[in-house]
Amino acid sequence: MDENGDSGTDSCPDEAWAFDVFSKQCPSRGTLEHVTGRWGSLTLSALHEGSLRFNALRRRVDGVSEKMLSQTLHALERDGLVHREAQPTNPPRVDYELTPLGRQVAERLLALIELVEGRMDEVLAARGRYDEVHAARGTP
Amino acid sequence: MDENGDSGTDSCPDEAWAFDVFSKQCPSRGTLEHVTGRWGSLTLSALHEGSLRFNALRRRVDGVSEKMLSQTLHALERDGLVHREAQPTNPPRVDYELTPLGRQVAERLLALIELVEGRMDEVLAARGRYDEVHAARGTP
DNA sequence: CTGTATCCTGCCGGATACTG
DNA sequence: CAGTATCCGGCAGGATACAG
Repeated sequence: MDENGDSGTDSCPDEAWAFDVFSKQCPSRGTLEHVTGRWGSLTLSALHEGSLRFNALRRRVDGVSEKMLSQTLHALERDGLVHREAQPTNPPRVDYELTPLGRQVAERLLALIELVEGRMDEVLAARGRYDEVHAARGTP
Repeated sequence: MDENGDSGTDSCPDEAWAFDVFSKQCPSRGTLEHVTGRWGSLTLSALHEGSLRFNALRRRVDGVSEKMLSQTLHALERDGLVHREAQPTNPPRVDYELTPLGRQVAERLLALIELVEGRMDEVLAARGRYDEVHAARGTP
């Protein structure tokens, strides 16, 4: 197995410790990265609409490779956000769905995503302004 | 300048288009990645507590390098989430603060972060269970 | 269909040095 | 203090082949 994740290195220094994302070396940062990561966020969002099978998920999350989807799902399953339900039929069928905790996370994530999507016009406008100002290098 | 971001490649195919993060090639995904990225999320969160100067930010976001903080701030400024206020004094003083839109984004982000932090015990427990099951390779 | 194993490349991002 | 410039190693992640 690959398991190139952060497993192993992510333990708090010692003693009781607030799980503060701001401090390097604390596990909440790792989990946050799984959740907010490029594929993690999209996977959780897709799953919020209902349980999906591997390839359906792959189609829904445009651009993800088999490898990354598999890796992402393992990380999310390990963190207890996604539940994997395999049926030993032939051909095999595996469904992925959010756990209760995963659903809560996905809701917050969706709130964020919807905000960003809904304000993209502002973002694009800001970019236009920024680029115009900073393009003043070489065009006097 | 570096500008190794996604600038340039992120335009919608053509026509009117919902800014759907699920489709590759649409700019909302890029912005979402700036926001949720490893340093973007922490930077926005830090800035939500109030305006900060470069090195203060660097200290607050434990583990970030000068380069990445600079890069992150540029991306967020370009997207209109962060405002950069430079005072031409000596020594120079630059303050970074959230724009109104940035503040809204940061709020949603914080809701997510606080949820994750608050449930780390569950996550850690889930990990323990997962690892125990999957460690059943080589210990019969 | 649902994945895992392997190879390979690009770029992410850290360290360092320099500028205004 | 507030950054930019440059180098460069490591790993994220894509393509492909293969297994159950």
